[in-house]
Amino acid sequence: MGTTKKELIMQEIMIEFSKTVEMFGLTPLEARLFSFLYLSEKPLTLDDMSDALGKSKTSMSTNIRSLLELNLVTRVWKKGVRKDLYEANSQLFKAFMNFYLKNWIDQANQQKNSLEEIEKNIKRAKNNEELTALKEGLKHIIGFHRQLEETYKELNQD
Amino acid sequence: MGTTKKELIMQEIMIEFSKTVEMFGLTPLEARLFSFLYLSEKPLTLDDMSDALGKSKTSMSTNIRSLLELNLVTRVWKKGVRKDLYEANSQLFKAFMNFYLKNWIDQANQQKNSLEEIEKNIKRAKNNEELTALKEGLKHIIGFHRQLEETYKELNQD
DNA sequence: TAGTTTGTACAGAATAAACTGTACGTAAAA
DNA sequence: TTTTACGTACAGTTTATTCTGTACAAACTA
Repeated sequence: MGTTKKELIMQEIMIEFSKTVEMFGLTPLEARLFSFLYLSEKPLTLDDMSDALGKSKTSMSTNIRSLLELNLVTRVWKKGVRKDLYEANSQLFKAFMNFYLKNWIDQANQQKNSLEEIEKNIKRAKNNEELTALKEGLKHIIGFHRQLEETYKELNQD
Repeated sequence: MGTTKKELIMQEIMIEFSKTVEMFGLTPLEARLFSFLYLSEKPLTLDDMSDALGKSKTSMSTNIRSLLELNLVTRVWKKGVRKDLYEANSQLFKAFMNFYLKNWIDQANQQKNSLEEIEKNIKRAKNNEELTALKEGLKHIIGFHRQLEETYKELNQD
């Protein structure tokens, strides 16, 4: 019969859930894959996923890799099973917030550092009248980064 | 001389700042454009931007449009100037947070509603043993969305 | 009025991203 | 050992996105 009722419902859920997952910076396929794993009761193999999502095994391999790096998925060992098995990391909310915010803040921080470096260099140079407006803008931007950092830190500690 | 010292510093800042702006879901060019406007002292015309960023005027037009919709840029009127003038909305932090979080939450909310609809439909159907695990997963996912909503609301009210 | 200039719609070109199939290294099975 | 199966590197193809030039409507100028 191809698609059971269960599979049909599963697809409906996946469509919606994937959209939310995408908002956390995952590609559409990564999101669909994660949703699928999350709704599956057992750990799955690359072939399982390939069949279910209708995508190549290669694609599953690379996308699972991304999800592993993001710590959203775990590799599972099972006696007697030769293929690799994967399951979604199920502490959904915390896991997401953690990886997302961490990446976010890390990146923003890096940019803040670069900007402060630029600021330092401008200050060191002799006081050029022409640059005052630029300095002012830079100050605001750095302040913005600082605020970002604080806000998101706040959010993460609970 | 082509590139003055000021322009050089401006570019350095723009490179870093644009990265941060991109994290808020803007495309690279939108981000660069916004950074440029933010650092400019005067409102600018499409031709100004086109020259400065080395992109077509058409591109400036469409990208400015996006920024306007996101409320990150304002159109300015100046007596005697025929061309349209634009400047960055300068309450940087608040403006960003507002538009970003609003879109975010709106989207997540929409997905939550769809998921709850699905949940209702499952419950209405006769109790199928096979679906219990799926129901459980759905419940968690909806809970996740609820939590998202609350967390971000909290963040926005200060 | 006719003649310019400005902003944008649209179609096609250039660029980037996603996806697949083959091919191969490695590890388990026989 | 040989044979079989698994996962992934890599190159090429397909698909989506970004960007540009032309063309034109609307607004301004004289």
